[in-house]
Amino acid sequence: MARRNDHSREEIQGMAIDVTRTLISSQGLEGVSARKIAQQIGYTVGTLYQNFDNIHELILHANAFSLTQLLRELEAAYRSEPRPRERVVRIAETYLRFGQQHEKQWSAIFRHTLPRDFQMPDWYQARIDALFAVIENAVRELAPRRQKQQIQLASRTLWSSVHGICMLNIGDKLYSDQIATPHTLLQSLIHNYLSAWTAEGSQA
Amino acid sequence: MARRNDHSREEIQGMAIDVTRTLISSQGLEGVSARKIAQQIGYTVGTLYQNFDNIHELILHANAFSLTQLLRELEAAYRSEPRPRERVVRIAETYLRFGQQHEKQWSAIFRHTLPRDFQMPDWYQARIDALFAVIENAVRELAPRRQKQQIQLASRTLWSSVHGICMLNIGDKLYSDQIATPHTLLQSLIHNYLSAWTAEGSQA
DNA sequence: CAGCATAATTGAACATTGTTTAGCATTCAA
DNA sequence: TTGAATGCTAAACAATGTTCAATTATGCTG
Repeated sequence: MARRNDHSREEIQGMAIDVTRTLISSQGLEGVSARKIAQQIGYTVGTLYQNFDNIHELILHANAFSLTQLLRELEAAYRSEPRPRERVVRIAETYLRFGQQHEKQWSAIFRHTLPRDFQMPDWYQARIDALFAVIENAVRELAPRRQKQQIQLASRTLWSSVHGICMLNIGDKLYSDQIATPHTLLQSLIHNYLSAWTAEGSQA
Repeated sequence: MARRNDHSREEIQGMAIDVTRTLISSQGLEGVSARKIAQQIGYTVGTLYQNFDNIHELILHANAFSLTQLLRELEAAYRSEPRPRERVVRIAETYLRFGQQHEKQWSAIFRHTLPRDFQMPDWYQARIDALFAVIENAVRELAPRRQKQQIQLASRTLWSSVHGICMLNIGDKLYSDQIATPHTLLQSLIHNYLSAWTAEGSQA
């Protein structure tokens, strides 16, 4: 029963990526396996390996999908709030919520590591850059007169920090008490950081 | 050649953990395998599995070693600087440097996930709590009159953020340009966050 | 329409993972 | 010396990623 031609190459690839996504969101990264994917799309591993070089490529595509999803939500948060400062807060909150709601997918993005020889494709790096750009825009409109470098610095500092809060929140319960919720940390971070940053900018 | 009795139970365990550590620091988490460890300590997998329930336990011990190492460096940084504010900076810089110098070991700590049934041992959680305590002490002496809750909040916010900077720096090169080094991000974070935080504390 | 080339698909194979366990070998106690 | 307890090995099992010769369906060509 070879050459069934039920599906085009693109269709098979799409189906495989879809299955990979649901595997990740239900069982996490460890739940992904070539045979499971193949079986679920109704083909064999051999066929899978004619559409993808290796399993990392498959995971990369699934993660890219999550990144796009995240990007859309961040952009929606951006548009929904005109006031510059609240905007930054909204974006950060959206980032945190995304991590909580799509825990498995989110941590798959950051826990998956490519083999040494395998280098990150451009289209994947582009997704990440797009995420950075949203924060950078929001920060820029918070202090339009500042230099590019300063805005880059502030936005990356902020995003790394928000990311860290999200990271330590998820998975391991580093915060055993109810006092310091990740949301409280977020507010503390943004309030304090931006207070000082904007104040210092109005002087110089 | 059974019952060689060349080594005690404890000795075998120690040797196995040592080998696991060097495997992690040379090839990363993926380089760890039961057979490799067994071979390097001169025993068989069977013996290994009589000393450890599973490979996760072995990795956990190796990671605990790294955490202890990190804790020692953070405490040394704490002691080396009497001025409260500079102290926090030193500790953060030490954390960042540790991540850079022991990249594989550092990311092994945060990339390793336990199976669902397996729960984190107390002695491991204790290591993590000890790390938190160092930062919390440093922050407390920065504003001794503040309430416990506020100090907890600030220290955890700070540490999560420092962790995030360290995280995004390592592994993936999210910062393609030379403008924003992780060290610059660190300084920006701490300077701005603590400026606002201490100012707000002196009023209330 | 027949036959051939091409492409798609399978299924088995290989090496390597974690983990278990029957059985052998050695030590210790009685 | 004999029996029991312990240390250890080697082989086995299932599941992983990956490859590839063989098979089979398709589409083109004469």
